Amino acid sequence: MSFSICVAQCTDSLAATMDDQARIMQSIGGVSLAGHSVQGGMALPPPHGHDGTDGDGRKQDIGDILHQIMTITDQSLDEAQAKKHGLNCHRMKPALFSVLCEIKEKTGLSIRGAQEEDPPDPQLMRLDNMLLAEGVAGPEKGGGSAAAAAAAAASGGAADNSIEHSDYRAKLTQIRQIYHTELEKYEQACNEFTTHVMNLLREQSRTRPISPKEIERMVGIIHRKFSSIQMQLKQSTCEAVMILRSRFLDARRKRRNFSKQATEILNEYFYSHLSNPYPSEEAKEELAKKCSITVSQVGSQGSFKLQVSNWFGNKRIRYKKNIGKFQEEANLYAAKTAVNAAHAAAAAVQNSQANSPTTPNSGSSGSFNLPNSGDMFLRMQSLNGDSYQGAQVGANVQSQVDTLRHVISQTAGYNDPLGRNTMYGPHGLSANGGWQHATTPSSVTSPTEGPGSVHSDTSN
DNA sequence: ACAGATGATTTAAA
DNA sequence: TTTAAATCATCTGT
Repeated sequence: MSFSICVAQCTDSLAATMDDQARIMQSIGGVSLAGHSVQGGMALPPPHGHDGTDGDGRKQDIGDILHQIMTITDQSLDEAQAKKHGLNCHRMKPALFSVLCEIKEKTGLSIRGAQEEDPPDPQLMRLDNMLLAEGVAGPEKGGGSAAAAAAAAASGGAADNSIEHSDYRAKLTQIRQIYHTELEKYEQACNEFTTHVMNLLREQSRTRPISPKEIERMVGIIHRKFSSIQMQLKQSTCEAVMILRSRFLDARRKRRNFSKQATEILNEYFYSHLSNPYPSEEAKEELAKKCSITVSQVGSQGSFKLQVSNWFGNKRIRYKKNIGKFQEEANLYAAKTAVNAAHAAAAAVQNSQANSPTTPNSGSSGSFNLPNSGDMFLRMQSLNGDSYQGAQVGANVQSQVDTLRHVISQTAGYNDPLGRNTMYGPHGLSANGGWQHATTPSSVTSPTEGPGSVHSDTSN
């Protein structure tokens, strides 16, 4: 489509050039006929045989030639052909052509001026950068859409993401392929056309004055035309990618709620670390793994870790904003972890292995520090009609855990984890409602993870 | 359709 | 870089 336009445009340019030549010839003719010697300053080789003694003769020669040139169109074809041949063989022809070329060169430069210098188009550069960033223009990675999708899945978007992404990838690959084919097509057409024009000009340079420089310039013009078409292609490709992107990748558009199990896991962690709900990197990793496994059996925690971070960020701020609203939930999860802790603790006590579970019993430490927070088990009882059992278990756990703590403190293997817990216990939330920042959150939480994860592990 | 819940993004601060 | 806070955009239950 645009190719033909380009050809037309280039042909226009050619035509323009020819017009120029006609003009130049006329002016040359005028100059010579006005009696000025074309010799001045120009490197005219001396005509053989004459040692420059008869300047009039040469003038006469040039005049003849020019006259023939000017009248060439008035003659019949055969006649013209004969004249042309004569001209071509004329001893002055090369010299005249070189002069004509030179003059033409100068005129052409003054006409076109410096406008031919094209600075790198900023828009084009922007387009290029974007295409590169989107992976459309970059080096080919993987063959078809299947390969691209596989690469996407392997490179580790979250499992549910990659399903959506594969569609996106496929479309992107499609765009990419179209882009490359078109680009190649244009390139090929450009080369073909350039060669064609160059051949034509070379051919013509035998019969009319065309300097190599001019051919070069013509090639430049052609390339510019083609590259402007390429820019259109790039532009439309960019648009297509943008549309695709907004349709497929805008995460807000495609928000999926987490699965119940995933929320469960996250909540469990949150409420059992209520005093300091800042999971360490490893903890996030682990949670991500656990959640993504429950969400779907494909484990790729790459972006799920970010989701975990988001979740905790949202949870913290929302919990803090309206603690009352979350009390029930908190009690629920506290009870849950308590039950789990009970199992762990019971097992531990039964085995009388003090060093294995070291459960910091976040269940009780997580007795979150509401302004009027009483015993969480009592609260739970009041809130959940059916929680009597849980309360009992809780109480049971409390004693067992106490026993456990006792045992632990006796073994004196660690700094009493209880110390940490009591530290956060009643005052996890500081007066202004923020969590106390005990140094780096992660550094506080991560040691917890080893032992602490015992019960959260068992909870799943 | 609506309100509330919720995951993601943005902005600013440490 | 991580986080709090505000905000957006969608999901979900009614």
